[in-house]
Amino acid sequence: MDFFERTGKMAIGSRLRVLTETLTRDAASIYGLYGVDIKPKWFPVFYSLTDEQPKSVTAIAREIGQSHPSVSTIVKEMIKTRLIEEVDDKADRRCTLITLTEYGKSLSQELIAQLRDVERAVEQISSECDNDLWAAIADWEKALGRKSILERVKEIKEQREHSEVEIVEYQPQYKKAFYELNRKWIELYWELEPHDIEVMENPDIHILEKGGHIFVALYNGFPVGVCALCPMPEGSAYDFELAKLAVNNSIQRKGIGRRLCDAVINKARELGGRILFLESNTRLKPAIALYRKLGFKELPEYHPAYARGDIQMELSL
Amino acid sequence: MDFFERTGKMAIGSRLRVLTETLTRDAASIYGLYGVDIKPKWFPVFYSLTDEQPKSVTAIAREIGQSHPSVSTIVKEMIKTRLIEEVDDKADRRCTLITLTEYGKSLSQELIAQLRDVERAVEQISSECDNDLWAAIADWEKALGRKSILERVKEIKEQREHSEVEIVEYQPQYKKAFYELNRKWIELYWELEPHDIEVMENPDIHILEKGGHIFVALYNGFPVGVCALCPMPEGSAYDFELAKLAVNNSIQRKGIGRRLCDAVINKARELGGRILFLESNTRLKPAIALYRKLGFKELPEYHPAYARGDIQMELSL
DNA sequence: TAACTTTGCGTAATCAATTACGCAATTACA
DNA sequence: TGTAATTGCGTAATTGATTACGCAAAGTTA
Repeated sequence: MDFFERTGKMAIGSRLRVLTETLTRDAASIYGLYGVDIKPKWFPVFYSLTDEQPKSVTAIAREIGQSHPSVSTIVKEMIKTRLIEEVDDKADRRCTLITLTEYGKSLSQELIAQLRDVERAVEQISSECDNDLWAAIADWEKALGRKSILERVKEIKEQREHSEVEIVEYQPQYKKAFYELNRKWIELYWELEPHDIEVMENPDIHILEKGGHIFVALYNGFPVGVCALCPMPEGSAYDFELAKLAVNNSIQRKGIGRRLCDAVINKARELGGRILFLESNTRLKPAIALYRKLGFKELPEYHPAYARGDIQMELSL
Repeated sequence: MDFFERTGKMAIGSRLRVLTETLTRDAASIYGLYGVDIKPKWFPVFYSLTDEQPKSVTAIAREIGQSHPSVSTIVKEMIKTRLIEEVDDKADRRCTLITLTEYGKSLSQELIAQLRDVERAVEQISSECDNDLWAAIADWEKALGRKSILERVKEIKEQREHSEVEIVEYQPQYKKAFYELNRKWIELYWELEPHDIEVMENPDIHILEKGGHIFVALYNGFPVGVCALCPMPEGSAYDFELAKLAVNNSIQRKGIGRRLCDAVINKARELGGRILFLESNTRLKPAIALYRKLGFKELPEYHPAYARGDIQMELSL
């Protein structure tokens, strides 16, 4: 299959499927060759029982690596052909133990002796190959047992995205980005108000010069998210407020919001803050979910401060 | 899977299936990870179209190694999501050419870039393995392309069976076997007649001493089949007759009858015979089929000689 | 010992692939 | 040029597997 040389290894699953399908197709004919009336899919169950120990359906399923409903169906089919039979488990009445019948035993011996031919065919193929498929499968089973491919991809993806996104402190060159990123999401739900515009256009005056900080998320050097840490006015119960969190809509799911908040929280701790406050709106579901995940607790009573607010939260630092 | 270490390589198909299933299960979650709404099974079709060449359903199927109905279904699903579209083939109105839409093109680039993570995960796994699964699959594809596993098993089986069965000339120690093997099949359909018993009990007198030969098939040293070459009486149109073919019922499908007949035919040639005659009964379907396969032609008219006969055949040597 | 959790396993629904089949268009060929 | 064979491809049925779910039995725990 030249095709898979083009796709690269990301398609190993598809490639395996094609090979498996090819082998399975032949398997049916091979059983036919021996005039044995058993289906290829019975083989693992059949073989598992050749050690002559009665086993429950789930035990077989675990042993052969298939789901129990699959084994359940196979068992039903095999009972019909009198290869196996059910015995009640005296100790545990949930189980029905499965054993080979006498006929099953004799057929299994015969069949397995005949299937040495298949083994030889496999070895013949192996001898024509530079790489050992059988051993490679075993290696993969072990490797996947340690850590699934899903977990591996997750980790690699996170690492990559982490290195793609850099959180930096605000610099004048990000002034426009700070304005635009905030404008965009506000306008999605509400309208910009004069007060918004004043703060967003002059973060230096309203945030930085008051002792606040702004963090900018750079994606390949390009600003895609911002978040501010603002000191609360004198006399407030809180030291700092987390505000102006905005992330570019087209770059979601990369944990950018999370990392911006982390930066703000760390800076707040660094500055000796003890409780971090924020005000938001419950319509912003992903943001609220993020705040909760970070440990923010909703205040029992809401004391409006912003026009857009309907929820206030706090986090003990 | 310790289980497959027990079964041996005859179960390589089942083992592959389990591994494939594991990978496929994760594949769906991996696509979810990237927030892309495409199914894993679409991937080969999708990838095949990234070279931006319009392709017919069957062309794609051939390329990716799947059946055309499978591709047909996938194409239908993908059209619904506007990833691909159909274009009429001006040259051949049977075909509908498939291409990526603009949206499909942009998504494919993005997706394939993201799936580099999967590639890296595969490479990570490979680095933990002593054996290269990817290369091993490629080797197997090539080996199976040269000769399918079914063909290989067939050959190996035939070789083994050939060496298990030995055709030898009659010796006095096979006297009882000659009688019993013939008695068994005759009694399945008819009753033994005095004439039968006389010939079968004294093959020396009635066959060998008249210049005939008897061949015995030994299965692991044990006689399981016989066949006789009898000279025809003076004045007959034929030189020899093939007769008394009998094979143990429990050892079928190993070509024993065939090999006994071959031995008889060769001996007839060796003795300078030109036409070989036989008489049988159409109820013995497998035997008649064998005779035909060997080149025997039915005589247009039947001149009864045996009580059990209803067909006569001849073979030019 | 009562209530909750876990385990065994059967049934139903679903999924991804296949074969079988049939129709329509094209190609081969006599 | 007409007929037969081949090719493209869609639909239906089948296969071998899965997940979801639910019931009953067993185990756990307060």
